[in-house]
Amino acid sequence: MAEVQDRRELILSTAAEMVARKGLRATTVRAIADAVGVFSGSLYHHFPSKDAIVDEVLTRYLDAIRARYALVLASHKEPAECLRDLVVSSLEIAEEQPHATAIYQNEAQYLREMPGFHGIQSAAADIQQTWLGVIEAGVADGSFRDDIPSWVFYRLIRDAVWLSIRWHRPDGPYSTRQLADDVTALFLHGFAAPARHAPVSVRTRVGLA
Amino acid sequence: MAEVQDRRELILSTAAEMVARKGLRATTVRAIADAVGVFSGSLYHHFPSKDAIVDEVLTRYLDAIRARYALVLASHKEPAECLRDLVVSSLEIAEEQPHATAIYQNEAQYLREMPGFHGIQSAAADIQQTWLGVIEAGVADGSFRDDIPSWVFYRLIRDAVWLSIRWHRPDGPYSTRQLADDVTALFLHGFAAPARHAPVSVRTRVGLA
DNA sequence: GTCTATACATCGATAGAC
DNA sequence: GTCTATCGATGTATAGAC
Repeated sequence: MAEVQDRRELILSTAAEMVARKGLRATTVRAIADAVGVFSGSLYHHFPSKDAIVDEVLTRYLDAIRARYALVLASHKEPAECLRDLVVSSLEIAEEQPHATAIYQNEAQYLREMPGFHGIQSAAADIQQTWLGVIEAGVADGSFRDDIPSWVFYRLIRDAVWLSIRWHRPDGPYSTRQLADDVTALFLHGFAAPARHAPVSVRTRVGLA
Repeated sequence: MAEVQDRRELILSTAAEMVARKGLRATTVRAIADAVGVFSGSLYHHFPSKDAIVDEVLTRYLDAIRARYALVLASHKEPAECLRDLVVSSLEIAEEQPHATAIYQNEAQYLREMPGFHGIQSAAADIQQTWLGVIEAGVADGSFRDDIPSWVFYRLIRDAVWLSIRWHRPDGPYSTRQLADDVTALFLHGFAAPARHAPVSVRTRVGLA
């Protein structure tokens, strides 16, 4: 029984890795089966179709995001703190599930056209609403500026955060925590050097390549 | 003779639109031919392969970017001005060539694995170096902060700018010029509201509102 | 320069033996 | 639960008539 589940999980993780690396349509069921170590027909004992495999990978992924975002909102911190926590949570999930993150970011347009991925749409709406709620709360209480539309800020920070999966290596010298700090600092305070009359604390950094 | 070129151009633009919308592997040569109004075999009189069509679309696209970036560098403005000009130039190119922009952003991983797209790699390196040169000049002269790595800032603003192709509609009420202004303001000065008297740390905990 | 016709490979998915 | 064998559809690309 445990072995059955293991085989199922192995199919899921193997498919996720290959689809993330080569793309959904470029990954064949035969290639997945070969990597798992079975014949292609055997996959259909565990899943009804190729799309069903990817659907389960993404559904689990989006559920994990929603669960962690719910914890952020439950903390009831002020908007700037919540925003930082959303960045941290997102980057941690991207580190834990890099393949699912890459698939979701790369195949978004393909998923929209495919039937059977409707459960994904509502999850995506929830996730967007979490970000927008925090951002708009900050605009409302005066901690965020109101001359840049909230939805524009959301889309800019969203792409910057999630697409970091394309270049960031969590196991390298530039840690996920460091990236989260820099993203938060950048999007809240900007890249322009602070004015000289204001005292600035320069934090020490780890060595970088 | 002019008609020949027109037919070739029609194939290029039609293929670009379809590949941008449905993805490279999801777009078949038969579908491109149908949209153009010819039979699939006829495409091979103008191009040696399907990949060659996409390669020409992307090569022209990257050449256009390099040409416009060269003008920005030639102005010899200060780093902050140059950075803004790079943002404006990039968004204008994305508006002029939305299909090529989408293809380049969406199919990057696929292009890396395919042979015959080597000319694209060097162009990409040039473009990256243009951004990094401007950013590092700003760090060197003190106008940009030095506690966030230049390459991190580059990748964050790059993704935010180019991936706006996924959501921004240049013909809508939120213009390309407006987006360029907001992106520049956000990445230089941040989304936090300007402090009224004394700068406040983000980490300052305040009671529930 | 376009069309007709088709070669040839590979795709997702299925049926039935074991 | 896996394998063997294969179906039917679809993919890129080609050959030769017009």
